[in-house]
Parts: sequence; structure tokens; C-alpha cells
Amino acid sequence: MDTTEQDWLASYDPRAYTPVAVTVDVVALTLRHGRLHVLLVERALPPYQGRWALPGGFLRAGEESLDEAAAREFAEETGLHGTVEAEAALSRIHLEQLGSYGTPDRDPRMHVVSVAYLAFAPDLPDPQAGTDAARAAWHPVTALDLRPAGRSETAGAPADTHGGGVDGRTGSTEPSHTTEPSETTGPDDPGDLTPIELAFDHARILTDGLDRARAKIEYSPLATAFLHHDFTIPELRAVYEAVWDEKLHPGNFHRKVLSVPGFVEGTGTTTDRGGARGRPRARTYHAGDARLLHPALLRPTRSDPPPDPATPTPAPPTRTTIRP
Amino acid sequence: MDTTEQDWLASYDPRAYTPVAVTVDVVALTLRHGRLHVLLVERALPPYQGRWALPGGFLRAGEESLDEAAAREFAEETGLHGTVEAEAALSRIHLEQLGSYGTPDRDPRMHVVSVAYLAFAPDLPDPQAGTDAARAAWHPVTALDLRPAGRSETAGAPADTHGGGVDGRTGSTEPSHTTEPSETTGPDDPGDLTPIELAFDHARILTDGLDRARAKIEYSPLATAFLHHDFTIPELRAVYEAVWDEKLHPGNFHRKVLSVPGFVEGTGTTTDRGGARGRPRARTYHAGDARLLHPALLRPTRSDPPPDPATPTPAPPTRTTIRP
DNA sequence: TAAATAGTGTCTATTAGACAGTATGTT
DNA sequence: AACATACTGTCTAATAGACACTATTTA
Repeated sequence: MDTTEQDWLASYDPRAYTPVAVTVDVVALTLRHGRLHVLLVERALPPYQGRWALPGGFLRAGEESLDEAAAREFAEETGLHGTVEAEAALSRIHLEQLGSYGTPDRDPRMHVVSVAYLAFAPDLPDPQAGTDAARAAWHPVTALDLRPAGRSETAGAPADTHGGGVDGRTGSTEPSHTTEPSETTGPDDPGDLTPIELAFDHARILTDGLDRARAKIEYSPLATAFLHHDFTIPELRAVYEAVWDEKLHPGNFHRKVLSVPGFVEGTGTTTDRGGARGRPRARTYHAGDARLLHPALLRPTRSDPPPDPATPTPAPPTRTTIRP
Repeated sequence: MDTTEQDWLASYDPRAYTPVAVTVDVVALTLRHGRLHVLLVERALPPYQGRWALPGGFLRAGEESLDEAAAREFAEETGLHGTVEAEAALSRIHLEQLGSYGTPDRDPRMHVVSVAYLAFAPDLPDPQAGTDAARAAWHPVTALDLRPAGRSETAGAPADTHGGGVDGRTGSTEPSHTTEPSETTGPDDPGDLTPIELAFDHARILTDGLDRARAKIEYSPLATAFLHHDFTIPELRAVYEAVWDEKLHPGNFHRKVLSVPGFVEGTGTTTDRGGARGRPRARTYHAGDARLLHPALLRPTRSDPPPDPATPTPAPPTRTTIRP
């Protein structure tokens, strides 16, 4: 076999192999005006020229780890690098690996394996024109086309196996063709009805990232990563409501958060004002030192319990045996 | 900048980049004699010659996806390929992506990014000599050195971020230097007291895989992937006890498993015999069609509740605010 | 018969969630 | 004054786990 021979060679010198490119892509999520947004960049060059894509770029071989590459890409595309306050903001951002995508045919140029990362960030300023992030913008996830099309390989559980997906980005400048989304006509405009189609299989990656985010805030205190250092319980509730796309019971949520040890720590103060149309000042908190939530803040059950009388369930054949 | 120029070039031709090798490694877990085992191969060549490593090999660029490469490696190293019954056995095995590891200095030869997979398998025969899997063997995880040393980069939550880790394997034959573990002196021998050190950062990858496995069987029915098609509730309990390394209450476990919709389905029959020293025949079940467990089978709480009077906890400073 | 375990019943502490009610602050 | 909402109290259903008990099988 030819590949066997190659294997043998590669054990001495992996360079004997056909090359594979490795990129790092970031699903960066934030909350703007109470809605979940994702950071996208507009591709200036083919393939998928003009389409929006996840920020990312090639791993610098021999120079950086995957984590470092992800942090670098995020900083570059948000413009958060250089200044002191930018570094401070970066330090509060949560970055975790999401999964790798590597079907051979996703990038027309060559076989590209993309390692995806998931980021939770507080409300950040718009990427400024004139920087590396010139073509970057925050988009509401509801404005994107996340049709379950691209579902390639994989046969495992929902958020388990990963596959497909690949990318190749223009990792840095190219000052022309700058897109400047305005408050009313840009990607933040809810009136923009035609769903945006993403480049490569980034819709699939985004979907996986959203699934992970929704599950993550159940068991970890990472919902606080969407907020600034000090926050109120209602603000924290808004994070959960936006990520889960569910209305939560204010009273029960409040009591539950405070009952989880190490989730939040009171600051002893309250907000300055009561809000727009008048309400009690809320106490402020900051994140506690817990890394896991015990007990967890489970999502409202809606998968099982919705057996409404209309669709009486296709008659369970012989499910769980309950005595013969 | 040189790298910027490279980025620009790479947007046309990613081959302009310094090459990175991509490997796929598999953390394959199974149960033998009630204990958790992992599949390892002995490296025939440098680096780490003679050390045990996770099975894996280079991704065949342009030919296969990551999932396919992982399945191929698993089949090769277990010897489960070719025959019909082997294919049948493979179809029952659970394979999911675990994470990617890519610090630049883990492989002395070059920058290697390793995509790790996690596999749950039923008790399989020993890899046969004379095959690709000649140097492969199942090792009890308790015999391995999993000291939390290699903890490289990453700053996220326990099972969140991944980093470090890399590999490079001799993907196929090399019939000399075959290790043939016997029942008494091989890796299955509990008397083997000196912990085995793994090659590369495979100890870290294995640790991540074990963490994932322990969490996974809480919310998914994948514990059944460790068993054959038909099994009893006590057998299923043995899986949980081995993976969690915890004794579970037989009665409560039994009732709980049957109360989760879609977890197991009764076959209507029982085991042939009652067991060694006499006990009731157990009813047999097979896996149901649930993909997620509702409610989950949570691990016995032991992280929070163990504040034994001895170490009175470093005096919680001002945890959760409980009224001013 | 003895030993060991499959499987069931029951009780209690904890938790999720529904609901109600009071206090607070802005328009 | 009126409205919206922060926050707390209370009740109920569901669940985890402890414990006890019966039935079953082999040495």
C-alpha cells in the first residue's frame, strides 16, 4: 500500500505527508440590546468572496498554540489589542474550544482542518474601520440562515460528534472594501429580513456553538461573561433569556441564582437609578469563584413534557418495561 | 509584517504557509472484568520509542474526514476490520470528538495538531498479533500515570478548553518488536504497580477523555455502548460504577433507570442463569431510542457536601449575599 | 439451608416552579 | 398617583436517596 509506506515514512518525518492546513475560527457571542449577536467578517477574497464568515485564520505553525491563535484572532477582529483597556476587556472574555471540522472538500483550495472556538464577551464597541477588523461586525443570530442543511457526516448525539466544516480566511488587513454597518441599516437592523448565508460550513459551526452556549450556562457560571464586572440579577436573567430564547420567572430565577454557592457575590451596593419607567434599584453583584453550578440552572423542560392531546404521541411501542 | 504577507498569500494558496501536520488520536474505553480499560499501542520508533501511546495516526489529506480517520484508526488498532462480525461490532461503538491539542513543541519533529476522539466499546477480544494491531493492548486506567503534570496552557473550566497535546504515530505495521501481553503478566495484571507513563501529552488527553466519559453517561444513554446488545440492569450499573469509581445503590439505580423514558427497553426475557453463587435471574434489556436522559442520572454529590469538620473550609469570605 | 442479589415499596429531605404580595422609584 | 418591577414568602409536585422487605437462585 502506498499509504502504509507513507505512514512508515512519516514516523520519521511527518513532512512526507500531503499537507493539511489548520485554521482557527471563533464563534464570538455577545449581547446587544438584549439580543444575542455573533461576530462576523466579510470575506474580501474568494472563495465565498463577499459572504460573511466567522473570524479566523491560519494557525502560525511552530509559533503558537491553538488557544493562542484563537485569542489572537479574536483580539484582531474586535480591534481589542494594543491599548490597556483593551487588554483588560480581553481578560474578562471566556474562550473555550468548540470542536474541529475537517471534511476534505469544504475548502475548494485544499484540505483544511478548522479548529473552532467559542467566546462569550460583554457588549463590546463596534469594530472600528481602519483596523484589522475593518470588515467585522456584530450580527444578531436571528438574522442568519442557520438552516440545518450542511449537516454532513457524524452520527453521534446532537452536540457530540463534530465533522464537516473547514475554512480559510484572510487573516489580516486589506483596507479597501470596508463595510460600515450603521445603527439602522447595518446587521443590527431587525428589519433586515433576508437571512444571511454564511461562508463555508460556518452555519454548522455556529449552530454547534449556540448549542454549546445554551448547555454551558446551565452548569457553569459563564453567563456572567456576557456582562461587565458588576451586574444585577435581572441583567443576568436577561442573558439566560437571550441565550435560551425563553422567558424566565423573575422571582424564581432570582432566588435560585442566590442559592447556588459561589455563583454571584454581592457588592453591597445598588444601581444608581431605578431604570426608565421607575422601579426599585437593584443590588449589584459580581461573579463568584464557583467553576461549576451546584445545583445547575436547568432550562425549562420543553422537550419531553409537551405531549399535548393534539398529537397523542405515535403510541410508544414497548418502551421502558414496567413489569410483565 | 511577514506573517501578514503570508496571510494574504494564503488566502489564495494556503500552501504558502509553514506546514502543520494533523493527526487523529483515539481514547478508546472499554470494560474488562468490571474495570475501565483504555486501548494503547507501543511505539516502535522515536520519538518516545517503546512508550505506550494512544492509537492514532496522520489524517490522510484530501481523502478522509476527521470522523472517518478516527474510525479507521480504531478499526486498525483493534483488528476490527475486514470480517463481517467485525463490522457489526464496529457499528455498535460510540465515537465522538473529544478536542484538539496543538501546542507547537509537543512533537519534537514538527508542529503537530492532534484531534482526539473518545470511543466507548463493549468488551472486545485482545488485539491479535500478526495484524496492524500487533503492539496494541488494553490497559486498566488505574495502571497508568495520569499525574496532573502536563497541564499546559488553557485557563478555562475543567473540561472546557483544550490545549497542548500532539502526537505522531506509526500508523501501520512494523512486525518486529511485538509485545504480547499475557493474562498474568500483561497490562491487565493488577500487580503491575509502577504506573505507566504515556508518550507525548497523551496522559492529558486521556484525562480529558475520562472526564468527558464520566460526564457523558450522566446525560446520555451511552453507558449502554460499553455493553453488548442485550444487558441487565445490574450490568448497566457496573458500567456506571466503573466509570465513576463509585458504589451505587442497587435498588435506587434500578428504579431510576427504568423511570427514564427511552433509556432501556425490556426484551421480555431474563438471563439463563442466576450467577455464580445464586441469585435471581435478571431481566434483560437493550438500549432505547432516547439520545438524552430526562431526567439525568446525576453522579452522587461529593464535591460540595464533603466539608468534614477536619478542614473547616477556609472561611467563606462573603459568598452569596443573603440580605444586607 | 445459607448466602447473595434482583426487584419493589415507602418515607424524608431537597428542589423546581406556580402564585401571591410588598417595597421601591420614575414618569 | 400609577405603573413596572425588585425581591420575598409560601405552597405543591417531582425527585434523590435511605431503608426495609420479598422473591429467587445456586453452592
